[in-house]
Amino acid sequence: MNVTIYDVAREANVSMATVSRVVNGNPNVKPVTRKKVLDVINQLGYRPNAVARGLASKRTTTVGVIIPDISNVFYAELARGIEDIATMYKYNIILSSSDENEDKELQVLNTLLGKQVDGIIYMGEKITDQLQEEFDRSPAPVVLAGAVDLENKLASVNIDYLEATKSAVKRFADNGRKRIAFVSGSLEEPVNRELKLEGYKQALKEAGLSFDESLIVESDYNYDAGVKAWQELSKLAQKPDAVIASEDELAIGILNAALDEGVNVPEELEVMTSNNTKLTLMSRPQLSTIVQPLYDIGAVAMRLLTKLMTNEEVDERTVILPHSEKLRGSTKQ
Amino acid sequence: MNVTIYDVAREANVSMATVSRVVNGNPNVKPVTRKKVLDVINQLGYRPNAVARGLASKRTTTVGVIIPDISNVFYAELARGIEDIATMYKYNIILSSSDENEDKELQVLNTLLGKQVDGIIYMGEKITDQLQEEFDRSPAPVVLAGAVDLENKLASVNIDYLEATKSAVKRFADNGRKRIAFVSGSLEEPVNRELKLEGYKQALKEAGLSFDESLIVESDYNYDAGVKAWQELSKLAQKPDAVIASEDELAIGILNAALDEGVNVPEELEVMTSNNTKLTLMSRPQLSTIVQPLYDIGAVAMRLLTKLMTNEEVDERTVILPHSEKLRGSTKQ
DNA sequence: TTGAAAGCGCTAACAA
DNA sequence: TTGTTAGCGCTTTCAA
Repeated sequence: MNVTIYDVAREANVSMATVSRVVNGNPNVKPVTRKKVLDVINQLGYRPNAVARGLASKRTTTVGVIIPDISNVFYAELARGIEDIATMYKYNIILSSSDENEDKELQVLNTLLGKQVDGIIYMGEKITDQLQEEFDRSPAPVVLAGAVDLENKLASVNIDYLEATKSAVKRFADNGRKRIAFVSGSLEEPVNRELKLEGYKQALKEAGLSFDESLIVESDYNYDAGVKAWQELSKLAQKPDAVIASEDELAIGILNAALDEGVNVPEELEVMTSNNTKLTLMSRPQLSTIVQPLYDIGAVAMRLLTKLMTNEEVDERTVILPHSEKLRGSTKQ
Repeated sequence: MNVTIYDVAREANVSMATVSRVVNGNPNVKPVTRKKVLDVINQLGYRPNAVARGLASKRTTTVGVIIPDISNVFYAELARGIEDIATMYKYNIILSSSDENEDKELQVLNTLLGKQVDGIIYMGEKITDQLQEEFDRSPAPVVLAGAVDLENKLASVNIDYLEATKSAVKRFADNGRKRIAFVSGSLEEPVNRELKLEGYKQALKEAGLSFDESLIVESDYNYDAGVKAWQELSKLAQKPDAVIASEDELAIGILNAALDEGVNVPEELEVMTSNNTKLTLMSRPQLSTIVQPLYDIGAVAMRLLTKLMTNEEVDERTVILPHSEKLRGSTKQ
């Protein structure tokens, strides 16, 4: 049998309540008593049972993190920021993969709430109506990290995806590019359709370039999808002379596929990506990119969540972090 | 107030025990009763409280995962295997970063045990004596994933690192390479010193090549460390004509640094890495590599842990998965 | 500054 | 097949 608070109390000749106070750093304990209790705790090797504590106090100091794919570096870097700040505030993280699958997301959310997490961090692009409903009735506060809620009902931390994309595309236009391709994830996802694609369109318009549907590719967030995307683009009668990709693995797939075809980068083709994960340094040429402060997005999201969980005053539930651009070999400076 | 099992019982005119039976799929319930209870559950939106359940049953269906760095693709791919199998067996995962820091590892382990996890998966290379002690007295079973315990006290899943390294180095020798460099993480870590380096030495010996200390570089598991490692190696009077690196980011750093110096790969320099993460496809040329079944290592480790947690018979606590080699552009075939 | 005691929501004998 | 009841280990009033 494990040693419990009761064992400590008996051994130290105090009540459970006093032991509890000592363990929880309650100041209302005489120093002598505290020392006595602490000694017994060490001697017995007592370790508080967080489950019992959770049941009694209704706080588990655990937050649920819903992540589409942990092996995607974008999400992994967000997760690092989340984890660090969680640790700083003494929370633990239950990490659950959603695989971008709606049913699994709902199910995962339910399990998390059943485990009485104090809060939820959601990464992932699409928030279905049903998910939104569940979030609404969730007893635990929810924060989106690196994701947007166009209806602004949920707390979230991200960057201005429209402006970021627009500015990247504008740069291409300023460099004299005429056939700028846009490769993103599913356009059913609001962030892609309403923000990134919209930014792309606005930039084209302002540069006096016409919109060409065939330069828009709905792809997926992995390397192979990038290779396929390029194969599709290079079949065009008028090939693109620039590509903006919404994710780094995808971008490297595009870049490498083009290089393997003998395309000269950045002379004939400029490539820009969107996340500035460490992958952008690993390609040759290295990838120019929109800079999202990934670690910070995760960290700020978690910090925001801690405030929500402890009912602290929060002045802004939608945090837009600054973005920038980093130019490397895949674009002309 | 949340709806509890008691509310359901009252509303359905049965006892708590019956509700509990229905929720837990206990067959000893009359179908009519079951339906009645299920209806009330739906109607009230009852969701079992896993914390209370954990306290009463002494099982939390949660496992702790200690990971050095979630943003390292090697660990992330292991984690995916772990998570998938955990989900399959209805376990959740508390993910905790250790940052390869001994104190943090101990502290994280303690927190995890306080949360009454049913089991622990540990990734990370070095198991200090103190950590080993804690594992020994842990009430929850422990499995190492992608890590070795040379003393064979802990359950673990990995590959034969000695043979894998030996065979890769032998290949270099067979290709006529004479100056084969070995770049790994800290040689204080048993897996590097006793297995990988040992395999390297054995291969050299069998090939009749002499061991040269200056070709051994203790590095770190990231891109910049790889760049530095190459800078060191290229300063040698007699430069290496092949490199075996123990981690993929590291390998890409080496590869790119060499390429940037104008070294011809694979003609002048062959590079081989060890993990076959998806990163190996992203470099140009693509990296030849030892193939570790990363996802499987994670998956098998988790599966093994489920057995340990439910006291199932386990015939082999040390699982050595098969490895192979994948040759790509960074080596001559 | 301390203690007594009533839960927290559930499981698991045990009895019926 | 169902119900009763005693915990699980802790927090949290409330009273002293």
